[in-house]
Order: sequence, then structure tokens, then C-alpha cells
Amino acid sequence: MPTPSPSPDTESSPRQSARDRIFAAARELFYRQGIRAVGVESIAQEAGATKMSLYRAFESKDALVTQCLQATEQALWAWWDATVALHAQNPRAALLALFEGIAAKARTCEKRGCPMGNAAVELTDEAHPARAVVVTYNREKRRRLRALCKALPARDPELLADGLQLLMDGAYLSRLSLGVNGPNAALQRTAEALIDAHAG
Amino acid sequence: MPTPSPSPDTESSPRQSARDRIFAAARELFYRQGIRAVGVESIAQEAGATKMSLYRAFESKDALVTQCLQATEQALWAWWDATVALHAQNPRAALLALFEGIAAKARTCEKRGCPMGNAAVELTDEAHPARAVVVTYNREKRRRLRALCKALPARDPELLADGLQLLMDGAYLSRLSLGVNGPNAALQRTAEALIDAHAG
DNA sequence: AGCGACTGATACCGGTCGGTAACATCTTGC
DNA sequence: GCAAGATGTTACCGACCGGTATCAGTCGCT
Repeated sequence: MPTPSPSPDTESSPRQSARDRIFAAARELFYRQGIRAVGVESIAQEAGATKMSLYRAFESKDALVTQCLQATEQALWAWWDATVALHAQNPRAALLALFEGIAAKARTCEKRGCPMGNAAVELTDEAHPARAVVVTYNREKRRRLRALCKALPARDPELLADGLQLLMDGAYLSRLSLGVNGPNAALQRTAEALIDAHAG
Repeated sequence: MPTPSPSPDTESSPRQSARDRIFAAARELFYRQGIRAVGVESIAQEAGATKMSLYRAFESKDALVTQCLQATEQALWAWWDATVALHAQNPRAALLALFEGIAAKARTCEKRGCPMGNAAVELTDEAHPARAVVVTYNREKRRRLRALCKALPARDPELLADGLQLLMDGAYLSRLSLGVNGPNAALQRTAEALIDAHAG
């Protein structure tokens, strides 16, 4: 029996490295079941690997968590940039497209809210290395929203930006208990109303 | 030495029952450090009691968590009712008072966000008995916000109510990473802008 | 063929988890 | 004074946690 593959690979034949499989499994499990709820053993198992391979590729569970969040952060900004780029000369359309995108993701996948927000709740230890990732992400999010609002232009760009950020975070959190048919359904229209109310 | 009291009681001389002390300690610790992060042993210790007393008063940790959340729920509605009652004939003032209260609590205590929201994130297992408490709470919150918005009156009360609920949830979550000077600072003014935008 | 890098398998470590048993002690009401 | 109930104390359980050591196998490369 060659290298055992308990579950058939979803990708093409040449199997990914153990590190990559473990990394993907970790991101998936941390998101779906929560960071604290997932043990390193189950990550390795889900990846079709072993705990040893995990610890050969990552320093510790905390380091793995941190790198997972960093990857999530990167993917999030890539999506953000791509979305905004579609409306280069129209900040209002760009903002609405962002909210539309968030709502769309909620409809299909991502029923567990925002990975960053969840991490902020789960990682109560201030010293956890992954907390810095979350804080950086939220600061950057604020900065970008402010830039967009300033370009609208809005009467009070910073106030509007903060309001929109509250809406985004609230939408993610709201899904966790009331699903996509809860308050989350009002996300886009509320964002639009807020933007219009601040229109210069 | 009489019944050892490691930390002097904050209340009057006759010591609370072990159950009450444990219950109070659990609520505090669950909120400050997270539900999964706190073990039953540390709860008992913080309460100046023992694990045995905990299990004599509560069926299990899950049951304790559930009862803690129910108590939180009750306290939350008591505060809500008292706040709204101060503006019986003025729904707009009542709504603003609620947001003002949330902002005020953020300024003083409650730096760990909303206990209900945190529970929604932490308790990923759908079968956890405490999840029902969270869902019920959020549904009731939505119902109450809708009633207030309908009484405003607002053009689209349900839409406004959902928008306001998103803002509330977002405010709690936002504090966790960016504190009270983050987007959370815009909470009240954003709520007011949203209400005015929907004014019939 | 042979080397080196990667990986799997397995057993193990100390610690902590949620939860329980058995017995000693205190408080309280009668 | 005495019984009953509540509480503290200690030891323990099996399970799992994050993390490590050791050895065997497999693969690509030259």
C-alpha cells in the first residue's frame, strides 16, 4: 500500500504536501468548529496526515492558528481589492459592492460568521500571537473604509466609515444565531441608507 | 477556623451559599475569559468553594453555562425595560436611550463585548443547550426593536429594526479588538442617523 | 544503487479536562 | 445536645490536551 490516502484527494493526482493539507484542514476546522474546540490530532486526521507532520511544519498550535488567520487576512484583502477595483471611479458603487459581496458569501458558504471576529472572541488571552493579526486586520479595515468614505465624498467620512464597519461586524455576528434571514438580510439596504444619509 | 473564606466577602457578613458564589464566579469568568477557556476547577476556586459543591448545585458544566446565560438574558431585559420605561411615550427617545446605555456600559465595564454574542461564537456545537438561549434572546431582541420602530413610526420599521440590531451587535464585537475608541465610538450617532433616515 | 528529504506510525510524556466517591466538618433548627 | 443538611477536603477516574521521541517506509534525484 502506497502512502495511504484515507479520503480521495479533491485536487489533481499529485498529492499536496503534508504541510499544505494540514494548513487547509486547520483553516477549515478552526472556522467551522472554533479554534479552541479543535485539537491538533483531529486536524492531522482531517488532513490525512499525522500529528508529527503537523509539528514538523508548524512550531505550535498557536503558531498554526496565527498563520491560518494571516492567510485568511490575505485572502480577505485580495477579495476586497478585486471588488473595489471593479468600481475604480465610483466609491459609492465600490462600497455597495463590498456589502453585496458579504451578503452573497453569507448566502452560499460562510455560515460561521467572520473568522477574524470569531478569533477576537475566542482568543481571550491578550498575549496570544494571533490577537495581533486580528487587531491589525480591523485597523486596516477601518482605514480602508475611511478612505472610501472620504472619496465619496461624505459629510463626515470617519463617522460614516465607523458606522459601516459596525454594520459589517454585526452582520457576521448576527448570522451565527439567526442565520441569513435574520437582521443580516437588511445589511445592504441599511448600508445604502447610511451612505445616502451622509452624502455630501 | 470557621468556614474558610480565602477572599473577604464583598457582601454583608452572612456568607452567600456556595451555589450563589459559584454562580456569580461562573458568570464573571465565563464573560471575562470565555466559556471554553474556563474550567470548573477555577470557577470553584474563584468562588472560594470546591468542585464538589459545584456539582452538587449544578448538573454539569453545560447546565451551569446555560443557567448563567439565562440569568444574563434576564438581567439584560430588566435593564432594557427600565430604559424604555423612562421614555414611555417617545419611542425615538427610548431607542436612543438604549444605544446610549450600551455605549455607557462599554465605557465603564463590559470590555469583553456581549455575553450572548460571545456564546454564539464559542458554542459551535448546535446541540449545546445554551445555544437555544442565545437564539431566543436574539429573536426577542429583534421583536422588541421592531415594536419600537413601528411605534416611531418609521417608513419601513422592520428594515430599520434589523439595521439597528446589526449596529448593536457590531458595536459589541468591535470593542473586542479596537476598544471603545474604535468604530464603537460612532454607535450612537450612527443609530440616530439611521433612525432619522427612516423617519416617516 | 544509493542518498537525503519527507512522511507515516506508534508509543509516550506531563498536564488538564469534566465528573465522582468517601469521609470529615460546620451550621442551623429544634 | 443532637440530628440533618450544606459544605469542605482529598483522592481518584478515564479521556483528551499540546507536544515529543523513535523508527520505518516512501519518494525523487543523481
